Amino acid sequence: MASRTIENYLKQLWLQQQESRGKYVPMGKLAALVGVTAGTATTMVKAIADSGLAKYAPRAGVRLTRAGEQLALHVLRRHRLLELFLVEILGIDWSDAHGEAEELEHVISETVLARIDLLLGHPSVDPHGDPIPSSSGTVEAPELCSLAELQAGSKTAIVRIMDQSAEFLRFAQTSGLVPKAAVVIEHNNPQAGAISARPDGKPPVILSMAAAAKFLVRPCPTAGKQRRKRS
Amino acid sequence: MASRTIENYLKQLWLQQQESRGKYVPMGKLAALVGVTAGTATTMVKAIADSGLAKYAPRAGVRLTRAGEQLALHVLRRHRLLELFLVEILGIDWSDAHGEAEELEHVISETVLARIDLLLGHPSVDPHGDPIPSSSGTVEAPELCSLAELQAGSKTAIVRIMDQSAEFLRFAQTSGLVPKAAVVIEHNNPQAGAISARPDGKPPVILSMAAAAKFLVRPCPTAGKQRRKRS
DNA sequence: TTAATTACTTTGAATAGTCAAAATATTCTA
DNA sequence: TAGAATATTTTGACTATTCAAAGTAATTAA
Ligand SMILES: [Mn+2]
Ligand SMILES: [Mn+2]
Ligand SMILES: [Mn+2]
Ligand SMILES: [Mn+2]
Repeated sequence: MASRTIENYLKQLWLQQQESRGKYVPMGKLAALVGVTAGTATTMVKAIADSGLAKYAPRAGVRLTRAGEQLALHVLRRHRLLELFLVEILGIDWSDAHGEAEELEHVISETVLARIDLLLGHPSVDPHGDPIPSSSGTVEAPELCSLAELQAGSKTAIVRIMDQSAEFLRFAQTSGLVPKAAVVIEHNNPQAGAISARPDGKPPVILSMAAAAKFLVRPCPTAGKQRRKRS
Repeated sequence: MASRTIENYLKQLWLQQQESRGKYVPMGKLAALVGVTAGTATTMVKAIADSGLAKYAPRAGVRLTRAGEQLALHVLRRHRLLELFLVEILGIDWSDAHGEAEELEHVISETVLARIDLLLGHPSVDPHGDPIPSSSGTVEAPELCSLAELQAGSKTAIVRIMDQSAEFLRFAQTSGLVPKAAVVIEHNNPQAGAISARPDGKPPVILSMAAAAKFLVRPCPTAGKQRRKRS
């Protein structure tokens, strides 16, 4: 069994690899994600690599092996099921769920997890729209575009939010920009570097391109190749 | 914040003090309860004493201070609320709940705990009939007698089970000797060292005095002073 | 009351994680 | 291409927790 420390390293590694399309993750990046110094990350990564969960290339970075990926996905599954459980069953605030799940993900037994999964009806996405890995360790990653890519007049629906910070999520919630919400793009002038989006039944919200890029939507305008851009 | 290790020491200490009516708990006993060697317990207890949570008397034992007691009760509250939650909401087996709660009790936040408490309707006892300490750190310990003390022909109801081991609890469950179950004592001959108890709607169960003593009941026969005996 | 048994404490060593600061390597810039 | 700036790795040290084994005190038995 991997320690909770190692589980955290693996999970962050997996998430980061998604962002960087499988490239080696540099130590500095991993250290920042886990919240330790770079020296600590180097030490831990060498230990993780020794146990066969990752490949470590000095001065280049780390990458998960298949085994590491599987373990990371199990942790991520626990994390996301717990988030949904906390929100749906316990009524915990959307913006607090992530932090709570960060701890719980390491102590939930398989039995309890199975019960939670059942209680929630084998859900496929968490409260932020993030896909929940299957118990066999697979995730589907649908190609989505973001609010920033839509033209004025488009109508779409929020599917996923790419920022887990409590502050951002609180802002998203009060604005009405939550998963499943329908929105209309009112303005999107690339020159302005900001857009205006109006969630159904709510006043319009002004978003910088950086902020808009955090909201992934569907359907996407078929205008050209649909590309996803993450900050 | 006390570490999970220290929380475990404090909780076991509190439980043991209940058994021994407030006496100093000897190192060997504590070590066995926590599952470490006596030397380790000595070291930890000295650290705990240094932080003001217990009083350590070399070669005599340890005793919680008021502060230590309060902390222990908060851990116990988390433990017991979690047990009930696991059984009632998640449908976890009665006999597994204790082990699961043993881990969870250290990572549940106050927020989540409050939500669980609410969801369960501010319960006062856990699935084993153990009283749940209040959030302000108080427990009432009703004086109960055990099945072993009842005379043949008595009718009573199980209130609490004083053994948390999964095996014993499984036995209790299949026998029908669960909290709230009504039972009739069919035989109790002190000379035999065993009794026969029949739970309502179930076949009679033969119990040694030691086993019978683990089932606390109410009402108690007013015959003489009602005394509780724990193994 | 001496000797044996038992309980407890001390000591020395190990493991997992961590940081700060020093040493290196890489990459960028002029 | 020689610094300068940046990123990474190494080193030495520290905390928390644990065990095994050796030493010490207390209790029990004879
Ligand atoms: Mn975590
Ligand atoms: Mn999420
Ligand atoms: Mn515990
Ligand atoms: Mn209990």
